[in-house]
Amino acid sequence: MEDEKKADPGTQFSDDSSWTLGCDAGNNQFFRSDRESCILSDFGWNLQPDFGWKTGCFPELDQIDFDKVPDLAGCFQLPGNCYSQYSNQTVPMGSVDKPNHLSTSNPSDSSRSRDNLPEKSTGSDGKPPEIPPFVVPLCLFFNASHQLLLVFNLHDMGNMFCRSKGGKKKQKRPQQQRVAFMTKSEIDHLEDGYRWRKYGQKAVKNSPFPRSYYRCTNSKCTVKKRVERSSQDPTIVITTYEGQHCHYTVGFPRVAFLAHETAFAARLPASAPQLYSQELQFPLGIRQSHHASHVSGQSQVLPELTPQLPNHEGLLVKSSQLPECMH
DNA sequence: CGGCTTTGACCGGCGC
DNA sequence: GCGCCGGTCAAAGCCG
Repeated sequence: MEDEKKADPGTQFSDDSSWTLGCDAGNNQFFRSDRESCILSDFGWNLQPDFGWKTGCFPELDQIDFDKVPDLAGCFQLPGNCYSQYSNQTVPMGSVDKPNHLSTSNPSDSSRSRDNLPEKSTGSDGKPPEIPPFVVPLCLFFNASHQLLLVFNLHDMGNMFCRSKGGKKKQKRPQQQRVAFMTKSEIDHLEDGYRWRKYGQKAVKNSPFPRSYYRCTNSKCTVKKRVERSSQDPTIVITTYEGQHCHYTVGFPRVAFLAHETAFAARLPASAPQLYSQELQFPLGIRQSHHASHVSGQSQVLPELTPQLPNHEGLLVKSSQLPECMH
């Protein structure tokens, strides 16, 4: 019991189960559907009451300046001006391991989050090394000034918040890595940059809402996802991914991101925090520019990643590990 | 016509 | 063994 709450964030735990993430800002807690709640302060994070967060896959957040992004126990930290390119290649957000030649901080950090990810090819044939084509679900935190404060890799959150108890549970079949997260949205099927084909729909016991089953349309990709509405709160969509993509996102990434933002875009209330506080504007550090685009017949404003320095009112801070650029 | 959704049938695991 | 349930299949239909 206490063991689970006090899980060392630097420790990797095996977690093949399916789980769903929730967040209660007021109580400074995260929830996992299959675990007891975890108090963030146990991990050294102090939540201030007026932060916002949202979950999803953000293909546009695919570039990280590793010099400015401390890899903290499987977390990303994006305090503003923190994206760039290295080796003329984009670094997928899910690829959190630092390239050796850029490793500037604690070397023990570099391998933590890699365990969940596909291996990189070494590019021995002279071609550039292959970047793992992998997009992970993320949890983004914002302050009231719309600045992006923190990005959690949800797969790693799974590791942080899970400690296997005793013997292994018998499994029906080899299960792929699976992660679920909740999003407050009127749209059931949220854009995540990939194309999906629906192959089934089932009524769910004790729920008035059906569950939909999708497969990635890439024939070589075995990733599946399930989408259903929470029976407790019909405004919340529960999306469960199973497996890892073996390819890049399809189409024009900005469009994918834009469509995703369409699903999430809303306003951050000045009022007290909410459970699943979903009503956010564009991510902090992502400033809107006025490139018109059309997605699903709707005219949209295209968000553009724009470097911004953080203000001094960071709302989610790790007590002893504030990056220099946050001071 | 290709790509996608819909939907009833089917299958396998699990509990009783 | 039986029934329930979650997950998948595949034929039919829809749509651009």
